[in-house]
Amino acid sequence: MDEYSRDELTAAVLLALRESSGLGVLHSQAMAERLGVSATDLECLDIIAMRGPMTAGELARASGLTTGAITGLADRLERAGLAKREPDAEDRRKVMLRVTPAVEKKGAALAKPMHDAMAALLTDYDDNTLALLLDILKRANAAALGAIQTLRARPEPRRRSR
Amino acid sequence: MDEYSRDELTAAVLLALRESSGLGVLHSQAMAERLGVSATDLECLDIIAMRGPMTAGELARASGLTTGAITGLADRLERAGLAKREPDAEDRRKVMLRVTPAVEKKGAALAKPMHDAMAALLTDYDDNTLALLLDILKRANAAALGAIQTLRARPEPRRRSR
DNA sequence: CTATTTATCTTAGCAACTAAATTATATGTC
DNA sequence: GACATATAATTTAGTTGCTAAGATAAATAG
Repeated sequence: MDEYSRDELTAAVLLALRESSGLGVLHSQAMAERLGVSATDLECLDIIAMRGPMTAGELARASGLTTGAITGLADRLERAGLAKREPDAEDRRKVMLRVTPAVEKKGAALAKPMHDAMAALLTDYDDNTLALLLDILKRANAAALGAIQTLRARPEPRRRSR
Repeated sequence: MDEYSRDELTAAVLLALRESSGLGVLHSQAMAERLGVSATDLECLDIIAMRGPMTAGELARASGLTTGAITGLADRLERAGLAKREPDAEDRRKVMLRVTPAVEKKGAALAKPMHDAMAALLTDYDDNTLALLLDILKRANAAALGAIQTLRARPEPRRRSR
């Protein structure tokens, strides 16, 4: 196990993290295919499921799509029986988007292979190791978010005419 | 730190892994935007960069796209100066796709914030911890791949007419 | 040489996006 | 209350990038 130098070890961890990220994408795509919606649709469905019912405009901002795109997306999710529109009692211009109970069931069933595989893997480690792993993951996620924001915000040094 | 029960700890780790996967997607999107190409284009560029020069047909199979889509994709990558087509000396029907040297530089520069953030984080842990982390990640990736294949292969119980 | 296969490109059509215009509702001001 | 402005969602027009199918060129088999 000690065949790695410190640098190699670091590089190997970084590579594994990157691979892990790619596998996450593949899993999302497979889930979406099973549900009969696009990856974008599933991403938005996930946002609604995580944050709770929200208006079309809020979902547009949260997903980075335009409100026009959300209209079509909401149509597709409704047609697939995964979400429904509800009029807002207080502001009749608004449309609340809410996931249907079916989503919880279908989603859990489809996520089961991954969930079970990971849960099985984690049983091999003791509580202290899991706590350490959780700590590292949390810090890595926070650092990743920061890096993404840096990347987005970075002003291009010299824009080459164009 | 021991505020979690075993189940809560497991659930927290699973959630952190899922979040990590989502952040990976965001990072890819931000990278693609910086490079001035779509996420799909970057994914294919990445495939070529990782596996080395390949033909359009090989890239189609590796990416899951049709050869028709690869034609347009190769046009865009060439126009962006990220890849170039080269005639194959042995089989003149083939077109080899190769990343340009510029990609290595630009890619490394754009990946720097993430790379540095992760490298900095890892300096906080000793070699044994990193080796443990690497082991867990490798096993998690293998398990994830298996779960994805299970998900894809699962025959739909009863297809509801449609 | 001719037929078949293989590799890429081209064409037509489609799905999902954006930007801008439209409709409906809410809010502020006189 | 009436009017102007702001806000929320939808509709419309146009773009992009995909697939499927067909065309073209080159390799290979008989």
